Amino acid sequence: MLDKTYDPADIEPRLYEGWEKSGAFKAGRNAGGEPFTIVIPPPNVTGSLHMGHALNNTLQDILCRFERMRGRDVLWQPGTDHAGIATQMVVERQLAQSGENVSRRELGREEFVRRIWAWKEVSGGTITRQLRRLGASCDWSRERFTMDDGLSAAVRRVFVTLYKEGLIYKDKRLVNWDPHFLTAISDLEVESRETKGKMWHIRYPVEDSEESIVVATTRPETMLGDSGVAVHPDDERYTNLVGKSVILPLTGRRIPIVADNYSDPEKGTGAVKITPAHDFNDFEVGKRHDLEQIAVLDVHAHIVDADFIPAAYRGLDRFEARKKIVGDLEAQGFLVEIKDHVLMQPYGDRSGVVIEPMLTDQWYVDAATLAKPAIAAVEQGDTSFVPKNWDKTYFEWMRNIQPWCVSRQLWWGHQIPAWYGPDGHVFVEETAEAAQAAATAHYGQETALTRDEDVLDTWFSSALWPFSTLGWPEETDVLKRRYKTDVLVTGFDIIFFWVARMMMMGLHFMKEVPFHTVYIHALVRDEKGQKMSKSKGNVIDPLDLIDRFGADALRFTLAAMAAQGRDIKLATQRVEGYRNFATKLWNAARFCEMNECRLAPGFAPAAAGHTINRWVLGEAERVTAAVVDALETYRFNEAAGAVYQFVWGTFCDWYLELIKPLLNGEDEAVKAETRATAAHVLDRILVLLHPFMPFITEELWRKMAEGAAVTRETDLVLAPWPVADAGLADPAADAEVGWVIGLVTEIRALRAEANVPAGARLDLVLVAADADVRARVGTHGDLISRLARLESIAFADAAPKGSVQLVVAGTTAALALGDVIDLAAERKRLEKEIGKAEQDLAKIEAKLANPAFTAKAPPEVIEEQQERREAALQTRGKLSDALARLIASL
RNA sequence: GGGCGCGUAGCUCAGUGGGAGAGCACUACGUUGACAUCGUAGGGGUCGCUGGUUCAAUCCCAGCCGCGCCCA
Repeated sequence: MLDKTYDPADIEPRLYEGWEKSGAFKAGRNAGGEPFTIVIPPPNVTGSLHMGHALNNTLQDILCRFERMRGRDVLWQPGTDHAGIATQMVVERQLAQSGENVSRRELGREEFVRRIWAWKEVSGGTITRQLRRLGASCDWSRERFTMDDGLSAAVRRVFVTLYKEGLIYKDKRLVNWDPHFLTAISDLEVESRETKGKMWHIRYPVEDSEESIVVATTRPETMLGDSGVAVHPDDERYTNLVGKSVILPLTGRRIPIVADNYSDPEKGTGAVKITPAHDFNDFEVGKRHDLEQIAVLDVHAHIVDADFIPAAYRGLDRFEARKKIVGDLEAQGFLVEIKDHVLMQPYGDRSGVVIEPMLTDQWYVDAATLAKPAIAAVEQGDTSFVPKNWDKTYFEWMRNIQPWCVSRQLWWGHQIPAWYGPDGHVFVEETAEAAQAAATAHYGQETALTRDEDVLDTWFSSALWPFSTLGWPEETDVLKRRYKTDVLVTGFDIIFFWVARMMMMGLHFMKEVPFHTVYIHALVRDEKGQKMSKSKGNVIDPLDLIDRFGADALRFTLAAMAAQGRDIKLATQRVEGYRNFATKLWNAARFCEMNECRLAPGFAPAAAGHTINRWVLGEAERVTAAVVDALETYRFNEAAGAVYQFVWGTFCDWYLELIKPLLNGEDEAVKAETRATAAHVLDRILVLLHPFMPFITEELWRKMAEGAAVTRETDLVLAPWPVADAGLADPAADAEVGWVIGLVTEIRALRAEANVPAGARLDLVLVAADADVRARVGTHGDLISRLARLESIAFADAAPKGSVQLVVAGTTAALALGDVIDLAAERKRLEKEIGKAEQDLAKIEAKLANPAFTAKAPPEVIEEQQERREAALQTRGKLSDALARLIASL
């Protein structure tokens, strides 16, 4: 006997462990099936499960479980990435707090990296453990890590190949420099934040002239590195100055005034100082006019100790330098004006410090070249986005892609396979030995080499994930069988990180796209629509929800809310609601169990005879088809909605109620058929619901088999998905059961409205019933009585005096209320009903009276309207009769 | 400034060229041994505004207003 309530905490961990141990999630288990492959977007090894992960992985799991049941050979490839900066940060912090009080530099590279690995062994499995709690059916036996030997080999192969193809090169360009971590970071790790700042107007005297030009800047300290002043070529205020020079205050350097479109006459003074070594725009302007690149900040963002810098500023932090420079400019009369100014300032998303554009030597990938085939692939539809319009974002980014800086000044990551000779000549090879051999050949003798200290951007290895995890560069069978993979499921904020880079690398090295579909899901926000963030304190922890409501409830909530193209505003109440849904299902199963509804051997739905059973079997097929259709097109919310409605609204609310009299009845044949049908439909529900709520369904699947004459071939996780059989639809049964439901509903409504005590049993009289109605009452009279709390059902030509009347599907039904009836209230009710019917009728008639409508509307629409008019007329007529009789009896 | 998207019941959101929906919240009443994590019933919406296309617009188109996100 099932417990009275379902306790997820008790069941979920046990079931998951069982699935994993039994190898249910293993790829290749069903080697004959068509492969279905998803690579997980690798979470950060330092991470823990947040709501975004919960959504992302729930959707992947739904697809995987669905396809696994449909007979595909599913591989959900799990793993994590090594998250260069984040991981290094964690371990550095640990070092600082451990009492050892050593920095990583004191520790040395080798020892520091060893410590990181040690940390990873102990703490790196957090998120994968949490994914298990969510129920994710990953093939853990194939778990990968971007720093694994195999994946590292892939990284080296890719780097060397691209280098030899000229698609990776070393260059001196401006990068986003993080002065806290002392490394370059990517554009995508930079967050622009609106900051209140100032706009300083500074007068630069023109050489050999009384004139001067006023420039406006938000960063006065960089004037130490100015190498020009730009004005717009059409700006008449300055035309006469172009070609002349100014003398830079404080340093006395002489720099040219140039004409360049970059300068905006509307902004500031229309004249702008150019610091090519410290600003991305200025860098471009500088290149156009051949201006000097003068670096004035060091890696810590302190003013460099150089001859051309006045001694007073050397070594100052950039913000102190600003204060001092502004003060000195003012003292010397060069400061014209200070205005408040709101600017977008770049911050490192991990360090939180202001990012400094810095001129450094870095390794770059020629992303523009790699992007071309990646753009074409989406244009041709080799890969498509769902929802489709995300391709615009992809195209936009890909078509404006910049060289990708892939080197990082970190110790944790794939060290760049480049070695330098004494003269700085570089040898890029997969191994030290190969590099040495190349050097020997180059120099004509053994020559000592030093390896490049830097490591690669974490995303460089993530970009290879769809093929490196399958074994590349080895030509493994798995790789051949499973590349390209099927679908990448990810959030839109990650299109640039994963999708774009996986596309570029996949196409270049595999000559084929990495996945045919990219499903982009929404962001999970809090219930007010705010992005969840630690600083706002509005984070909802998915693990907390799992503890409170169960993983099934959380998963179902996320799926039900995952409508395409809309963010999810998550309210805890919703999760609670779906927990209630799980309980509802549990109790329905409990009812079946108590009534001995067990699977019957050889049960053939098509052979079922009883109308109610035929009806529910048809509905079960309908919902099966709806779920399949929705999941095949990634409409998770529709699939979830369809099952929910069927389970609660159809199976529990009506079917189980309708069969109670049958189960308690005398007809053993009907009883047996009904039990088998109920069990069959419950079974179907468990299957349909399993991708969404794997735990409770598996538990019930096993429980329901106890005592049944049918033995389960497999656990539910591997059970075959049913093929929907449209042939089971039975319109006659639908009409009949629909009539019963309608009658019961109307009587209940009337009772409530007329304030009939809930316990009172009423006498029902059906007025002028035709043969159909009489037959239906003959079949279903008992259950109508039961569901509508009737004492008796009788037939008559006219409604008895003092009864209230209602019209259901063309039949007038009269309820004898005796003394209970409140005639005035009843009259009001009837008048209201008639009013409604008339309103309805008026709309329909207006439409039908319009000649343009009858001339142009499709026939089926016209016919439908005519039918609706008939029905409305009939209802109005009968209601009017009822009212007339009521008035007569007053 | 460029791009994407959103304004539907008190709240959170589905939805559709032809009868406005769900969940939650709210109100009333609770019976019938699956379920009070429940049942039955009820109230509640000029589908942001203005035009246009159409026989017909909440849905398609244009403009406007309000809001959000991404990029510069």
